[in-house]
Amino acid sequence: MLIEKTTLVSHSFKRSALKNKETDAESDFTTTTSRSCSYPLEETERRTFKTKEGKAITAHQWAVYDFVRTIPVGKVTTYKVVCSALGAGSPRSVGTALRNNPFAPFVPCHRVIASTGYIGGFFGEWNSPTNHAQRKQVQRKIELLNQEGVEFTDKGYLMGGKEIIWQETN
DNA sequence: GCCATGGCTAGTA
DNA sequence: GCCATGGCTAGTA
Repeated sequence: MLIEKTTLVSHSFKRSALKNKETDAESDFTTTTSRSCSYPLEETERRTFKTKEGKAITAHQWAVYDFVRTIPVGKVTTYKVVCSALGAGSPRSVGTALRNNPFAPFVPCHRVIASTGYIGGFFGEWNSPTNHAQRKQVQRKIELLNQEGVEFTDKGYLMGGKEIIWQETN
């Protein structure tokens, strides 16, 4: 079989969050979470893969997803670590790949933060560290990480030591 | 091809 | 400054 079949475990989202009017991205995310997801591993499958918007995924994006998949629960990594580990791309190209991640949360893009320890962005939203106005998606990213035991300050910075930053390739 | 656009970062101040 | 994408031409066939 060319495809790794994976049934995603439903996260226990807070009812209050689900009750609120959901943005498109949010409802997509929720739907994806409760469904099973096929993550193609074979080159041929990957070349023909189309997102539900009909878009293809580039080789670089697949490489980013493969790496991000290996980040364990309870850890995070940074955009910089990802591109260094790949030996290609830039922190920005990693961010671009992740904002379009069609495999969330199987590919746990919420576990990638800025190298300063700042929470960074989520599905196209970005909180400025200098003016930390909470955006809804980013709030959600923090909630997801909290559920995994990773905590952030009220200014949006990672709490705890460097050991929380995942560096390995598996 | 060209050019603008980012979920960034290193290096100043 | 970085560099992969994506939208758009221009130029070929």
